Amino acid sequence: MAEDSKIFEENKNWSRKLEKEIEGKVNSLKWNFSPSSGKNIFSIDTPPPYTSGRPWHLGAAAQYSKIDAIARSQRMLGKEVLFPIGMDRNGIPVERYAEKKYDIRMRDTPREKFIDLCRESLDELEKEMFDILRSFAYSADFDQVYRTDSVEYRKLTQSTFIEMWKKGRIIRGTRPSNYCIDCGTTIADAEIEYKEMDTSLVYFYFKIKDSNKKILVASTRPELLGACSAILVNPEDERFKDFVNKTAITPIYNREVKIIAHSYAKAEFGSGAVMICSYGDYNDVMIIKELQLPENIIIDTNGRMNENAGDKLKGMKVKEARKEIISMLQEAGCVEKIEDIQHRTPMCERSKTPIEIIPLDEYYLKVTDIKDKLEELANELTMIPEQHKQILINWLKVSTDWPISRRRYYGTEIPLWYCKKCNEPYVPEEGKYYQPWKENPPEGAVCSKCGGKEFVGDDRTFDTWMDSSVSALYVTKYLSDKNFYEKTYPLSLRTQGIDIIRTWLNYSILRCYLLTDKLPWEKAWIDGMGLDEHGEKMSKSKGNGIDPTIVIEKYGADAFRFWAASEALPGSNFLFSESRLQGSAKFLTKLWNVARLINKFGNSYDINEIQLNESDKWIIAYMEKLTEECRKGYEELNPFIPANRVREFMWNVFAPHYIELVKARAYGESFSENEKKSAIYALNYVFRRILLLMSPITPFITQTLWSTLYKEESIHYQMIPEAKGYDDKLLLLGDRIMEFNSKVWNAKKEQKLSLRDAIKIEIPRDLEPFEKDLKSMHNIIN
RNA sequence: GGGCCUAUGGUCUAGUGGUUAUGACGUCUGCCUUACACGCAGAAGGCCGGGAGUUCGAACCUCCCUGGGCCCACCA
Repeated sequence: MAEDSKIFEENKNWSRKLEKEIEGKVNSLKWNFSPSSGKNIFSIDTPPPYTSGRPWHLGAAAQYSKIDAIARSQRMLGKEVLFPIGMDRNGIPVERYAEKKYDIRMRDTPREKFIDLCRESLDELEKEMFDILRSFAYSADFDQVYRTDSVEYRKLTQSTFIEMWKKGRIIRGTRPSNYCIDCGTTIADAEIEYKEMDTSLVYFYFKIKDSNKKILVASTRPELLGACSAILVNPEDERFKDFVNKTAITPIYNREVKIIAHSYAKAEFGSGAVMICSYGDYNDVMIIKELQLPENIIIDTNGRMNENAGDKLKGMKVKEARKEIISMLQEAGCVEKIEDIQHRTPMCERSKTPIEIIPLDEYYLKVTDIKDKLEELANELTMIPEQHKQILINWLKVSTDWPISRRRYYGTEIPLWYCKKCNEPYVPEEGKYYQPWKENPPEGAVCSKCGGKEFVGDDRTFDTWMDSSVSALYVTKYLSDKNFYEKTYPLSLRTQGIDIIRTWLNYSILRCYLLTDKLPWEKAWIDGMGLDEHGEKMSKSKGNGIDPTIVIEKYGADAFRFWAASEALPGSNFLFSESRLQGSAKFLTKLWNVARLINKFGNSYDINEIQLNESDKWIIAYMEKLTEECRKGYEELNPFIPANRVREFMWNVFAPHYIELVKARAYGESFSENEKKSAIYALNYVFRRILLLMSPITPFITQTLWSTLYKEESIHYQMIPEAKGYDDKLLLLGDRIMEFNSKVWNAKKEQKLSLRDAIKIEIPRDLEPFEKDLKSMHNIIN
């Protein structure tokens, strides 16, 4: 024992230093999945981290550490666990990252070259990501990392797209999109920033048809007058009561538009009447859709007015056109006044120019016709916690067809070509990875419509969620291994954050259902968000993100993992607090020191040779109860329960009451050999169990203690035993012991005695079986 | 503006329709008691956001209000 115990002599505290010593061992354990092991399969669809963010913030690392605790605990409950790790590497964020890093612009860079630079960036970022994951012993199968930009993965994305194309689920449509004129592309909502801009609010009159009345409208976008399709007034607004359902005549263009009562128009703003144009903003989009108003597009993708704007404005840029139409309106005598106002304008985050909402020809995945079915599926899915299901249900109610094409470079290519003669799309067969922007269609391709043999490739990519939404199919080998797929799909569990319910969860259900006719998983475990110490979401723009590597280096990975598990129930948001993390580190040191004590006594006793003492029976019964509770927590995918139960037991029962009660006996002072052995047996019985219960949450310290104290193979290959039956009466007696202890401590305090001083105090009759231990613990002399 | 969630001692958190509401951190007091001062023991501190209701009884169920968080939409 002496040699192994050196670590205990040299270290009074658990620390990151000790974790580093065991890191190699902990991370070298293999977690390969074997579908034919005969055990029940527990398969997890984990989020492939997005590789562009730096640093990966603490909230995300905390979430992954909880997911890891779930995977580890399922193994220790006897399951064959599929716990894959992937990297999400497609899409706009990495393109941006590369642009910034190499000071280039995507569209000014040859596509091949740009793709190479993106891939280079990704490889670096990915390495950092793996390092972080390994630093807290994430136990996925790192021998089989998947990447969403690999040929294999993109093949799956494309094949499943083609499958859906053949099923008629892909539609082509021209719908309003965010369009940055400067960048020449559609951009995502997330890429828009709002900025207060000085602008003019122009008040001008429309004539009412067949009347000499006029209606006053206020607009910041008068250049869109030619695209005006209605005027809205609030139904409660007395000023306009008589105008509702009348027809107005647009100045300049002399077109007829209806005046409609609609709550969107606010009486307080401007003149109280608003003109709806295609498209000034997304309200216009909504209103035009809702009221089924005609669409009249007057701005082209170069940011110039087109022929629909009239001869005078045609060819002008938006700003010039605005100036021009104002003077035209003034000449026509329609302008009442012009106010200078501040206006929040949607701008392209990158070019800092206003975006326009322009209908573009894009592909959509049709969902609107199966919304009822999706809602049904959502209701069938078990969500943990159940309350978060509402977010998905609510979203399903308002969601529309999913636009899936992007005018970008670094993504999975849309596998389509178009006939040069008639523009008919040509769809290749599934099962290969296609790059239409640089490849010809497969040999022998013929246009199904006109028989043409020359094609031009689609140069767009997919929305990156098209890739990640089939992760459940990729990890179960949907295309590549039928046997494996049938054993593992649907998966047992999806784990993810609450922030991507509308995207990843929603799109995954949609895609997998359309392809397999089933929900991809039995359960979805939805975690809350990591917030900063003030309860605000961590984000780059706020600058309040915390780097997990710094925290882990300072306090240790186990302290971090224990903090994450014990801080909040899964599903709740959790606030980062350094002092609470310190509390977790202290707890690990407590565990460490209990081990140091137990180590002094050795442990090689056979239960069959020992007559157990009453105190020892009590703590073992307590341990069985705790095991039962913790197992239940793990079965419910809730590491919060074991983390907190074990901590409470350790710190409030085991260390202060039980250990103090039996310490002298374990040292063997004035006790029989059997009494001594009984104490040592129970101390080890309980401590081993504690280590097992803790090991999914704190893999480092438990591994170190397990190998130092018990010299057995890795704790991470052990099972958590089922709880044995226990006697409730014994537990009640245990509570009486703890009450009595406090009573004695209080008495000593009142009498200004030190804790080891002798005291005269009566031991309650029901505690007679424990009398000898109690006397030695408190130095009671009667 | 719309939706969802949430509200428990200074801070953060657990909790069940029913006797003195859980734990952690912090605070105060006393202790280096053969594992731990990152410790031990003791103590203070909460009308469980406000109001109404259901009930024999509510922190726990219902409604309203208020505060907070998140998502969506953002002012023609």
